[in-house]
Amino acid sequence: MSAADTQVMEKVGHNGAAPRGAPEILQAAAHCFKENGFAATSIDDVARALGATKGMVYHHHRSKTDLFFAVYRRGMELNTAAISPYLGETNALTKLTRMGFAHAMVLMEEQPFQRVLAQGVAMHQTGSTTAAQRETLLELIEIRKGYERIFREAIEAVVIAEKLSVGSISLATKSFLAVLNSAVFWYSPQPDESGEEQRSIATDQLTYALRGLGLTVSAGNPIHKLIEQERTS
Amino acid sequence: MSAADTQVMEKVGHNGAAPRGAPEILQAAAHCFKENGFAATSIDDVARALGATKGMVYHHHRSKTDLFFAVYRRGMELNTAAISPYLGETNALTKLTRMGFAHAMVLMEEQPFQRVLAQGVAMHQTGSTTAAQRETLLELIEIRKGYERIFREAIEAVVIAEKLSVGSISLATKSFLAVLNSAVFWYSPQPDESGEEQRSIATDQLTYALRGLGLTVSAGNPIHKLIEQERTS
DNA sequence: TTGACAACATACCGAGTAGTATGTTCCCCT
DNA sequence: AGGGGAACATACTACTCGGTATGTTGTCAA
Repeated sequence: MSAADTQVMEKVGHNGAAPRGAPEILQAAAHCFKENGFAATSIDDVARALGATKGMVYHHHRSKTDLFFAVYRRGMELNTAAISPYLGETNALTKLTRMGFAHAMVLMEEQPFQRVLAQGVAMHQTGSTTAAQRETLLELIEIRKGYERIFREAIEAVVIAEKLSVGSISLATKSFLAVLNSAVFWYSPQPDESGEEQRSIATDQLTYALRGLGLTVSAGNPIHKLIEQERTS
Repeated sequence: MSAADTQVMEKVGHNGAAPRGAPEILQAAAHCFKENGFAATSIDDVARALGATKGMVYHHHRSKTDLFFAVYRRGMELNTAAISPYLGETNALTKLTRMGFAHAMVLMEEQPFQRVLAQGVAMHQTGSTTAAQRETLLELIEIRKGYERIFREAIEAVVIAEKLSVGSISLATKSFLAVLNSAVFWYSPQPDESGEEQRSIATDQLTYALRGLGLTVSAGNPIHKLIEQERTS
């Protein structure tokens, strides 16, 4: 089971020192998967990126597929952690705005992991070898669906509160996330930037996504103020 | 060169009969690439899908990468052909609406090819082996950029005509297309549908995308009428 | 009729790679 | 103090797959 993998990773050795390497593996793997994709990435590639060997990787992960799943899971954890501070927000519009901005930001900050997430959904539509892996993959897809559901409910709350008319909430949610996610495919982090560029992109995308729902965002608007508030955090 | 490939494909044999197989290869290849991705697809897979052998595929395409490029090129041709009837439209809003709808429709109708296009842009961000192939890939990316530019200019015209205020035209274009393209990742054609479902999805997405630009789409609206006109084509 | 060539099929090679089996080292626990 | 296991490294195997070299067949042009 993949849950066992996580436990192995988090367990500590006989000494008090953490088994250095396990989290780094996910980082390196995410980087390699992002660069060349799952199929074109060899375990040796990942090991080389770590300055280690193949044995080390297989000591922590049963198979290449399991390693990929671990990276996927970590990516979802990053996303969930990013939006979790705003789940308790009572105002529907504020909640969706905060969540959307946080999502857009983590997308640009953790690009390798986000690319793996994209590959994961693509992998879901095909066949992933063994039955046990297929089961794990389904579990991961469920996590993703749960994440999307959070947005779906936040959007639904806004639709009700603001009396908007969108054809289908489900389709609107997909479009909403599609706008925010689109940066994965073209954004490359600029080394000299201190996050301003990212916040600028995130707010622009968020404006588009909120307008898509039928909201009016104009200068001085309450929504506009909300967004501007995020830009200068 | 890949241009040579196309010529080979279009040339006719000594007999008058067309060299049956060449267009089918692209269809089969697109299907395989969609199912398992570029790296995980073997030439034998493509050949098997055709009921042919590896030699047949290599008779028409120099390498696996060239085959992929040919599929990519065909996909772009399909997209370009889909929107070309509306390029002469004088009304900016009508033009963008028609183009967007046509794009959303061809996306669902030719899903395998569209998936290949998505993989192509991903491949662009990594390394594609040889220098000659890299050159071809750049050419294909240029074609894609040209396609995006058509939308960019159409959107810009609407922004001017309707006096909209979007932060960046370029970013707005990316968001606009992201909404329409998103169906590639989750839409699966229903066998019993006669296109109604697709038109419904396309119009919903188009509504979202147009609203994202700041346009107002409400019942009885001129824009709403335009969109409804497409739904019942 | 006979080369010649297109349009394939068949057989084969070599490189790369997932996974395994087996060391080796170091630290903890008893 | 010594057994045992965690945390790796090394060596090896079995197999896939891109690409090529070569065979086979049908058709057209002269």
